[in-house]
Formats: sequence, structure tokens, C-alpha cells
Amino acid sequence: MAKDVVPEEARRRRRPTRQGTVLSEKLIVETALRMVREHGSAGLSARRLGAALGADPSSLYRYFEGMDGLTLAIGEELIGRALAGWSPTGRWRDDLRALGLRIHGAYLAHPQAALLTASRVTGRPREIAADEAILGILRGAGFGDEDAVRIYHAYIDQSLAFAALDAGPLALSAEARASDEERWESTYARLPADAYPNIAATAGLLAARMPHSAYPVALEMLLDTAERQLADAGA
Amino acid sequence: MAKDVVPEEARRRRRPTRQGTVLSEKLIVETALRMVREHGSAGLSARRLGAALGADPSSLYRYFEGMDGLTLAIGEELIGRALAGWSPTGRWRDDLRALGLRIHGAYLAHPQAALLTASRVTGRPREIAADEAILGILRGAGFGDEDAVRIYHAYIDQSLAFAALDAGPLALSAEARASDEERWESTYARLPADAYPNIAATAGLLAARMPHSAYPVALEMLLDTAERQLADAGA
DNA sequence: GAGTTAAGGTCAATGGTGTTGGCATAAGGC
DNA sequence: GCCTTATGCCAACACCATTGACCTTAACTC
Repeated sequence: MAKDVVPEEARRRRRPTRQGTVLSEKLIVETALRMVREHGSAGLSARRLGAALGADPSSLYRYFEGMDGLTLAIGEELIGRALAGWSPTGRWRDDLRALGLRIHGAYLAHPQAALLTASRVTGRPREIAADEAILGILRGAGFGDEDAVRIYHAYIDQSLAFAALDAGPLALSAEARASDEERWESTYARLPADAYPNIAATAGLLAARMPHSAYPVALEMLLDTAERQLADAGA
Repeated sequence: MAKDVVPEEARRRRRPTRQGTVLSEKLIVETALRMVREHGSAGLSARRLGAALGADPSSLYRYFEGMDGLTLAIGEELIGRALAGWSPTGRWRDDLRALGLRIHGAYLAHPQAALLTASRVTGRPREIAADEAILGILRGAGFGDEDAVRIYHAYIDQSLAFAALDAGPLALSAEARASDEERWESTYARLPADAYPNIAATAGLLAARMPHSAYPVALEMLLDTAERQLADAGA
């Protein structure tokens, strides 16, 4: 059988593969992340990952419960990377902006994992640490508990939601992504102005803006409203 | 060959399949939507869809350019359902709020399909109609072209992003979803108050709020900022 | 060091997937 | 009623994840 997964800490015998590499959970996750980044959405498969590691594909099942388990492990790694090395400045708006962009960026660096991971509540240590930090920033800024929770919820969900949305195109094959982007020029720019006056009037602006993430703008709008609510409450 | 796709309008000969069904783009999309809803997004495959239609899988390639094309058609159908029966009131903020909630709702009615399609640009008629309507509302409200495009982008992406995020839990089985929600009470509410003071202080509020969508709050915050920018520009 | 155990490799097979080239047949225009 | 060809079907290809059986050898015991 190939399905008895041994937790990493309990591993004792590290037998090298036929091609000489010594497997470990860490090595597998890092190799998987690299493959996803370099070869795109279609790049990650048990067979290819095995080949890249110099091991039989079935060896992976000694470390993870199927490819799904592997992607969850990758998700944990992403959260870790988003928070690694971050520390608050004490200016709440700057802190929330920086943290949001970090989370968004860490997920976008690995779109496939982002798509599978972004909408799940793991309850694991690093996720809890992030939640605690965000709530701390808001409450430290002077928001009441109710406001802090409401804004925290909109803030974290918006960050993850945009991460997943923006990851979508990146997770496509290169051709599919190119044709999605091109559509803004090929289809939208050529619509008849009488039937679609508003698109026609803004076609150039649309083609320039749509291929980029709207997250920074949406984040700033959210922070704007939060800041005003804080000022109103204080006044 | 099985790859010359004929647009629906140009179709003339409607030859029934061996099992007697008469294929059409509409029938295929509706069947696919039903399959996705009943068996999850992983349950949709060319072979199974073919079987459900009483047709050979390869017949689908006469209607769509691969499964990816079918995915785009499903997204188009969802947008169409969101817009069906909607008409503007002339009050821009009310219109944008209503339209956003409609889009969000239409996608959530088919969570699995939403996960599949929310991040795709289809360039098809009904999606274009939605874009034209939103841009029209903004420009009609008095926003300049640049502002209109910027707000449009943040608005539409926010709607779709939250639709996809909120669809995630709904696409899970009932038990898995319940355990996700419960985690806010079981895990977060029991964290030590000294290590996690902010979570501990707001645990009750979190448990009450987190299981619901943050989209209405985030949408309102976006509209708030837009309204203020309009007022500032006009003043 | 020799013997034993089982972790952790490999191999081969199963049943799934999207996709395509070639073929057959019937629908619709004449 | 004939002809053309759109459109359905078949068979095949190359890939995929996963698993059960088998084998090698690291690590522990004496």
C-alpha cells in the first residue's frame, strides 16, 4: 500500500531515491511551489513533481494524502510567507495597507495554491496570528469592538477574495490568459458606439486598467471609509 | 475533424443524437449547470456531460472550443440571470447596490459554477451588457471617465471576488461547512486571552459575524468613497 | 557485526480525463 | 430525389491521480 502517511516529525529512516535525492515534506513543498511558479497551472502533477524530485510519483503518497493534502500544505506555507518578517509601525492605516498587500502578493505569487486555499478557514497557528494582528491594529487605533470586527471581516475577506480572483487568470494556461487580456482590446474596443456608448467612450481607459488588479483601489476605498468612521466616532 | 465550432445563430441542420436528443448551446449549458450543482464542479467532465445529454462527448466540440469554452458559456449564463428583469431607477447609488447584490446572489445560487467562472472574462453579449450598464450608471451620475473606469473596475471585481469567496463554503458538503463555522466558536473562542487578547475580547462578535458574507459591508464602503469623491469633484 | 523489522522506496495496473482524426449519415437546398 | 456538408459517432492518444504488491535497506537489538 502507498497510503500510510507518516507525520514529518515521526520520520526516522530517510532512504534516498533511485536517483539519489533524499525526500522530505519541506523539499516536496518547495519543489511543488517552484514548479507551479515556473510552469504554470498545468505544471503541477504527481508525475511531473516526482520527475522533478527524481522519485517515483507514488512516493509522494508516503508524505501527503493525495494531491489535495499537498495543496493544503502549500497553503500553510503561503500564509507563513505573507507574515514572515512583518512588524507593525503603529500607524494603523499604513499597517493595514502593508499587511493587505503582503497577503495579496504572497497568494498571487502562487496562483494555483491561492485558488484552492483562499476561501478556507484553517484555524492553524499562522492564520490565527494574522487575525489577532489585524484586530489588534484596529482596536489599537481606537475602533470600538463592534466596528473593529465589522471592518476586520470586510478587510480580510476582501483581501482573500481579490487574491483568489486575481489568481484566476494567472492560474490559466499562458494562451488562455493572453486571450482573456486581448479580449479587452479585440472585442470591447470594437463595439459600435451607438449601442455601447459608455464602453466606447472609455475603451482606451478600460484596456489599460482591466488587466491589472483592482485590489489596491478597493483596499484604499475601504480604508478611506474606515478612517472617516473613526473620525466621526471621535468627534 | 471535431474542432470546427459553428456559432449558434449559423446552425441550420439539427440532427438528433443516437439517443434522440437534439443538441443546442442552450441545452448543453443548462445541463452542465445542473450537473455542476448536483455533483460538484469536479463532477463536470466531457464524458459525463455527454452521457447526461445522450450524446458522444466529442459532439460537444462542435459547440464549444474545449471545456474552457464551455466554462465561459456557463459564466455568461450566470451574468445573464443576474441581469434578467433588472432595470435602473436613475438613483446611481441604489442602482449599483442593487446590481451588485444581484450579481453576488446569482453566482451564489450556483456556488460550484461560481468558483469555476467568477474570474473569467467572457466577452460575450450579456457580460458586455452588464459592463455597459455599470459604466452608464457611473457616467450618468457625473463621474469623469477616468473615475468611472477606476470605480467600475473595483466594483465589478469586488462583486465577483466576493461571489467566488462566499461560494467556497457553499460548495462544501453540509458537514464540512458546519465544521468551518463551528471553528469560530470551538477554536477561536477558546484561545487564551493573554496570548490573543484581541480575539478573546471580540470572540462573541466574531462568531456572530464571520459566517455571513462581508460583501454588503464592503460594497457599502466602496459606494461611500465613490459618493464622497463625486461630492469633492463637484464642489 | 549479524539478524530482524518495517519505512520508504519502486513497479505495474486501473480507471479516469480532454482532445482529435476519420468516418458515416441524415438534413436541407436545389 | 440528389448532393453537399453539417453534425453526430467511434477509436485512439496522451495525460492524469491513485493504489496494491513488491523489494531494498536504514536503523534498532543483541
